Amino acid sequence: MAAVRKRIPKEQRKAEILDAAVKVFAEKGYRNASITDINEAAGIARGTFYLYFDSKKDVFLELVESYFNQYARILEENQEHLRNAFETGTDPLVSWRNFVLAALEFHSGNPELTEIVYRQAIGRDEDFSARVEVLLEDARSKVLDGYKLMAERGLLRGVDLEVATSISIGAIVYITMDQVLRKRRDDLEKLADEIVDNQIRALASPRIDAEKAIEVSKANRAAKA
Amino acid sequence: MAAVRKRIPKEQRKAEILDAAVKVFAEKGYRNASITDINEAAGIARGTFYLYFDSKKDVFLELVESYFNQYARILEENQEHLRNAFETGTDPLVSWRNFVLAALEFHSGNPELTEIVYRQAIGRDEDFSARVEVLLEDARSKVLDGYKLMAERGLLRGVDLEVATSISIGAIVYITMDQVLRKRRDDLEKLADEIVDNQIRALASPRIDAEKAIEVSKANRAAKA
Amino acid sequence: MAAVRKRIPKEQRKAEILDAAVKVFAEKGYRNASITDINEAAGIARGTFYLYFDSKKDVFLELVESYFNQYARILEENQEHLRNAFETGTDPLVSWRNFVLAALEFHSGNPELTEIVYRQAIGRDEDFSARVEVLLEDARSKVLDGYKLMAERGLLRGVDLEVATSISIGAIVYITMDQVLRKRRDDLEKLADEIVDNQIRALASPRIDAEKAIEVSKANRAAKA
Amino acid sequence: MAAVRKRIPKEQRKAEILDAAVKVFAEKGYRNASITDINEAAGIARGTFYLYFDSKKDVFLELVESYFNQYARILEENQEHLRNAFETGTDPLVSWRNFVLAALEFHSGNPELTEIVYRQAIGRDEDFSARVEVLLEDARSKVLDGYKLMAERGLLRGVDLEVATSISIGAIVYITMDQVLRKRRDDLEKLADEIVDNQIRALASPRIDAEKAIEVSKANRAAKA
DNA sequence: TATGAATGAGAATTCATTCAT
DNA sequence: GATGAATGAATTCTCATTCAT
Repeated sequence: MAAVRKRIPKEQRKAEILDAAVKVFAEKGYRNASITDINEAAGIARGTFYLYFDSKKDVFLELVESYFNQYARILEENQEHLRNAFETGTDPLVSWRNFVLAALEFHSGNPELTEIVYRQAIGRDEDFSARVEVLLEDARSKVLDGYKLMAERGLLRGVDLEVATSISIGAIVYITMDQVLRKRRDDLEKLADEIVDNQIRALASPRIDAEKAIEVSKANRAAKA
Repeated sequence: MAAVRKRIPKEQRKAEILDAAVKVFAEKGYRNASITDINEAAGIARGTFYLYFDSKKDVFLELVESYFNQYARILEENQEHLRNAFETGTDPLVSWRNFVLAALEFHSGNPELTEIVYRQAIGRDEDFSARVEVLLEDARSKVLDGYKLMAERGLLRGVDLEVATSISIGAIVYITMDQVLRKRRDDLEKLADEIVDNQIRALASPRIDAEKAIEVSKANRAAKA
Repeated sequence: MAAVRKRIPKEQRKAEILDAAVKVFAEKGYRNASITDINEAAGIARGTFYLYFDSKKDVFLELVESYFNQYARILEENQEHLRNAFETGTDPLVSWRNFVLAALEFHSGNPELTEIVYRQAIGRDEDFSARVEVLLEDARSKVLDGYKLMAERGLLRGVDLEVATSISIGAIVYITMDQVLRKRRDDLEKLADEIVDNQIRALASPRIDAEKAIEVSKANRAAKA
Repeated sequence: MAAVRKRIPKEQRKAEILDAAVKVFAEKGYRNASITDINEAAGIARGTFYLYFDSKKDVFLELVESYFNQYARILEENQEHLRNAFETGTDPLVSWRNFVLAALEFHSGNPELTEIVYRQAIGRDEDFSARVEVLLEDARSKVLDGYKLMAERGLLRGVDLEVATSISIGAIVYITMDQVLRKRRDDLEKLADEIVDNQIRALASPRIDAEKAIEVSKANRAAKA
């Protein structure tokens, strides 16, 4: 018994299981996915799974954490750029637009992970919703910080930043889920333009001529490319 | 055996079970809620449940359908008002704002149902996601129709209506989930104003002076109240 | 509530329920038949059933008892005839053949009851198999008595009457189940002839010329008709 | 949790469960036997059962199939012998008698399986009666083939072979159920003699002197032993 | 008498997790 | 490390029976 399988480095084996898990969870949903499904997809035996993870919840959370880690990096990079833009006097709208595009690309490039986070993890499953709540709030506060920075520099009109943040996140998440994942739209550049255009008009300070700002920003981007 | 419980009209009993179910599902999540939980919450015996519903999925879907029925009514009423506004020459922005407020009030007044729909029903649970998908698409197309109507009358700039619809729905859902349900904000009127203000600026035709339109609309509302 | 249904004499209602029950049990089997099925077939409400019977087992047993009562009467009549034949000196083989035909006709005329007794009641269901065992043994001993009578009068060769009885009953039951109920053969007269012919040859005393006995018996029957 | 039990080879474990199941089904009947009963009898946990069988119906049918497989082998061997007898000119009645004895021994040696097949499996339980019907018909047709062969060789009088088959099967089944299983008669040789004696007298061609045939056959057997 | 809503014991089945090999 | 047979808690669902109306 115990047909011995290839012995591969610990980290690689773990990565293989995570790969299998993300597919299985996205395909069947957390509830309907069984550990056995994951094991089969990973080509390992029942017991092997538990050498790498403590439980079903554990793999799932690891995937969710990985999503938020990656997304946090994008948000932080954007903050950085924005701050740099203000310091160097370059157009902050370019940072803004870059962020939106980066977000769309990240989600669109990780459809299964996105599916898992926004359609599986969010759903009061005592198991992990507390942790997911924290992670979401973290991400949200990073977005909020971006708006605060822009507000401080007089870029925004006197909107309720909390509300603006919710609208902004809601918009990006929905566009991603709906237009990108479901309807397979792949003109991400154009979507990013639509979104930023919308946001500038909605949020920019009256001192800023939104129309013109968008023109300038487009020109800048074109020049950059 | 058979500790007898007071008999109540069939419709009332069913309503009681639905009431219990919505609480249980919102509290524990679809996955973690057992039929026994619902029965206990409703104060009935195990078997009684099955006199009114075929399965756990069945109650759940009935709740979800009820959400969408109610929401559909709100969407249709809004369409009606908007159409009337165009016909009678009254300010369509008032209809627009009324709709946003009605949506916020509906969700805020039905927090558990909202929770269930947006955090439980949306999540690839083969059991019902097909049906939920259809319902969501129905609702979405009603919102889209509203935008189409406004676009036809020259109220909007040349935005991609699909994208605008996703942004709009995402915004309202997120605001509801985040600001209303989670953070218990109850200044719905103010939230509605913020949202509509945002949307007008983002979407209104350049021929319309958003700034002014918002002023007028506010005045109208005030007069009405 | 409680839509009042026709009030009919107690005995008639009971008969109606039995009628419904025999059909339902034969159709679905004891196990798969639900009281509700019977109630629906009888056009009565759930509770009404229990005004006439104590339990599911109770109706079923009542049907089984009814089968054995009817069959017992046939067996007793046959005994009677046989005894008369011996007394009056008429051909006992005519009685024998009459009995076989009567048995075939009875079973063939009550296919559902037969089905119930031989395919449902016989099957160690603690519920009622003890009682069924007794009833079967009763019937068996009546058949055995017939053979004993014939043996006493020198009609049979020195066979083991117990074995002969089993063979005889097995034959009739199987023929009924197989040829009559399953294959819908309706030439009962011919079947009876085959069976009796068989039995005479197998069991008749060597002093009796089976060949001739059968001829005579046939002639007698023909004369009678 | 998970009080571990000694691991035994898969085939052995399955055999143990089947052993337990045959006892439980014979004891309580299919309907009254619960999977838990089988598990307890087999000394395994609830879930273990499902590693080997899909359902209660599944184990049951496996037992039934096993009965018919074993019986089919006996029937086929008998056919073979009979054919050989005709070819080599040895007494076919010896084959006949061998078969009857083998059948009695098989059933008497597997009382629980016999009980299950003839008292549980035969009974319109939608679950499996279709399959059982097929198996019974298969067995029946093998018996019929034996009679056809004998008829072709002029061994039988012009009886309706269908009827003869039913009588023959009914006789053996009833004798087994009644005399062997219920009344614990163990003089199988004598029973076989009685049955064959009966059958020869009932079915043999007039050209054959049944009386003498039986003598010869008995002598042959004695010589053989 | 008749009704049918309500009851709850009981059964089958699933699957995350354990651990002897 | 790897395996996979075994475990058993937990869940859904059925249906004979009761009894207030």
